Amino acid sequence: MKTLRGCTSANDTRKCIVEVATRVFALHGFQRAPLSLIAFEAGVSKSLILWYFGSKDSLVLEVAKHVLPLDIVSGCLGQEDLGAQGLLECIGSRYLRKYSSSLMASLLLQTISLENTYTEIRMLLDKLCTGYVREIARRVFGEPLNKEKVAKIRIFMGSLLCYSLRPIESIDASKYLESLIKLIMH
Amino acid sequence: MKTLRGCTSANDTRKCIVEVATRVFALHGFQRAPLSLIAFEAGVSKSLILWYFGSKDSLVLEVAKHVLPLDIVSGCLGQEDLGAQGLLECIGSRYLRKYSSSLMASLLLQTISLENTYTEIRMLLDKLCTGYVREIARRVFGEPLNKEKVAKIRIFMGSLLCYSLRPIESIDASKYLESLIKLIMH
Amino acid sequence: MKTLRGCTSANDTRKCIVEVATRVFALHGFQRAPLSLIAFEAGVSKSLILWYFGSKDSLVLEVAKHVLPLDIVSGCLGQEDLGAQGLLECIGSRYLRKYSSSLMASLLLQTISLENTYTEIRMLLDKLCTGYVREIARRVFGEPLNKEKVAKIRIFMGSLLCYSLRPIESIDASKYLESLIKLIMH
Amino acid sequence: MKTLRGCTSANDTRKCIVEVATRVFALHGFQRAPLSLIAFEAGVSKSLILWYFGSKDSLVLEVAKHVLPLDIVSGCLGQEDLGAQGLLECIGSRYLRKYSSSLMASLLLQTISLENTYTEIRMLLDKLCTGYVREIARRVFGEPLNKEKVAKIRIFMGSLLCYSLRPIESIDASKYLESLIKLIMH
DNA sequence: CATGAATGAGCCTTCATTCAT
DNA sequence: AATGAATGAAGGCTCATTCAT
Repeated sequence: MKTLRGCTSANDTRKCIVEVATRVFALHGFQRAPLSLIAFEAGVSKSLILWYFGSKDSLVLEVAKHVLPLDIVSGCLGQEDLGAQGLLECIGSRYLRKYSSSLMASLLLQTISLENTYTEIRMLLDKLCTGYVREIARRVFGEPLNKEKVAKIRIFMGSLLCYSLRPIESIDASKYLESLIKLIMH
Repeated sequence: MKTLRGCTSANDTRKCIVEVATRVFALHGFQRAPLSLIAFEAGVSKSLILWYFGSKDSLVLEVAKHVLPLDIVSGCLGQEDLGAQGLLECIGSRYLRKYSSSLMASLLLQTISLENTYTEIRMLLDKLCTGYVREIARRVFGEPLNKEKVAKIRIFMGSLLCYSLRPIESIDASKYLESLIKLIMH
Repeated sequence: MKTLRGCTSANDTRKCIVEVATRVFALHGFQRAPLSLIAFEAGVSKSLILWYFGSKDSLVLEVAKHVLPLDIVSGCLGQEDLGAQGLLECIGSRYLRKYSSSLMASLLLQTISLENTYTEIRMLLDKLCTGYVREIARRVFGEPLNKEKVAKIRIFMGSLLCYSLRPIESIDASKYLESLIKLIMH
Repeated sequence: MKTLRGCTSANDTRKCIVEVATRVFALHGFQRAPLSLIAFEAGVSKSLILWYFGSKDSLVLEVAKHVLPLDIVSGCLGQEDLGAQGLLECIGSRYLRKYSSSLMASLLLQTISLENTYTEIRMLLDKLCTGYVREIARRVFGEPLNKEKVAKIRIFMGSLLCYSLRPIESIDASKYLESLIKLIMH
């Protein structure tokens, strides 16, 4: 195998391409980033990327799926020993860490924009904004679920998104999260 | 002047183009929407669009600037007789109305994504997220300004964004806004 | 009439356009120079240029015709009191003066290139290189005309062209002309 | 590889494209000749041309460089056994042969016109008109170099150019060259 | 005379994709 | 698994030209 540039996982070409593509997509946008640039950055040929992924769309989709915070949310929900506040802390801290670089934040935004283009993205977002949000609400505020409880979790998620997109210089992530949770939990 | 299709302001070609472009960009994305499609939808020639705007980029920029909620925020800030809660209600209700259609919401998202491409968009977002947010915080919570107050307004804005992107079926906009303001004002 | 910029003959729009066009064509080339640029430089509208000349091609032709040295040659030939050397001096000095600016020299080159595009240019060049050259040869070397005499005049003309295109820094035009005439007249 | 039409070097796509482009440029002019025409004439796709050359400008430049007579001059200067007259005969005969077709002559003219557009062309012309001309002058007339010697070589080159552009029907190239050299060497 | 609005043809270029090796 | 060669579709943009006023 050729030496691949700028890859952490240097021994798996496929993973390496995804890794490089993520970076390039973040910098240039899914549409604007040509396969040739990704190929160049990864030190492979365009053809190889297509050999692995079949089409640019598939690559975009693969990257996009990794970008969404579904893994974080499902991961924290899986920790059944977490209390109400613990769950929010778990999600919040991992969320803010994942999108702490402006590259990842930009990519998140772009991925959400893709929901009109890729059905799969829309379904994932549905799962996140409806299914998971309701599950979090249940875990945090207890049964029975009502509108206000759901709204609060949405506010929680929205505030995380908004901070990731434009971190407030004078307030670091953990302080912000602390204020946010206090507000939500009242 | 030719009969222009699908235009409210049928007697001003330039405005009509912006109007149609806004719709087309929302549906297909800034990048994916070709000028030819906008031209077709507006019933004019591609050349005419370029004659008015010089380049596709300029048209994108013009549309993008109209999409951001700066007009709303500055408009409400201008109403000096509004109290703390009144100000938030003003901004919130207009915001949720502006982006009540999924088209406008999608466009807002895409516009934010453009901040790495167009300096002017970045500056407007800076103005919104720094300047205006601080001014709102001052008006709502009074001097002296501190981090927590700013954070709360950011939470307010982020929650509006998040709801616009994915309205909660069971909760209508006004109820959501009410809950949100209660939370913020505590 | 609008104030026309950069025109010597400010009171004749048509002449002014030709004047400005000559300059713009010299700088950018006949093909590359758009009518809009000429219009801008002349301070008139594109439409007006077309109103006067009918088409860009006609304007190009009009400028091109003025650029060729036919006027010089026929002018000097018209001075019947000139001797052999006097005739060459007349032609040579006016020629080198006309194309002393690199703009005019560049334009001359481009005009010659046009002979495959515009029949009229080809005919003018034919007239210059065949008719006039033979007439000069007759006046300079006397009857009967032979190949060598014609060749010498062609050498004379070619040398003038070549110097105009790339003046020799260390040799000024009059010195060059002097050497040239000495060579030709033997 | 596809069968390439109208190519001498049929087994080298890149060379074939240059060859066809040279012909097409000569007929239509660098500007007027669209890539699509060259592609059609060469029996390849436009895209392939761009794949090889990157841009039309690069192709133009590549063709233009081959058109200038630098190869001839440097080739003859390299033959150190040539005497004064032999050197001029070498350059003159090759020169007149290279541009014996009106296509090549036209292309030469156009290439010179490009010196305002492409720096590289200007540099090559500088090398030809200054460096090489002085070297020829030294070889032909011996040290020390003076203005008159340089001027004579310039006259020599200019006369070659002028004859190439418009061969004299009644005088064939070798006769013309003979007269020219006699004149120069006096 | 003079202009702005509007158009259409054409061109360079980008880019995803295919194919042979 | 990997690549270079080759293609075609599509898009943005330039620019001469036309038309109504």
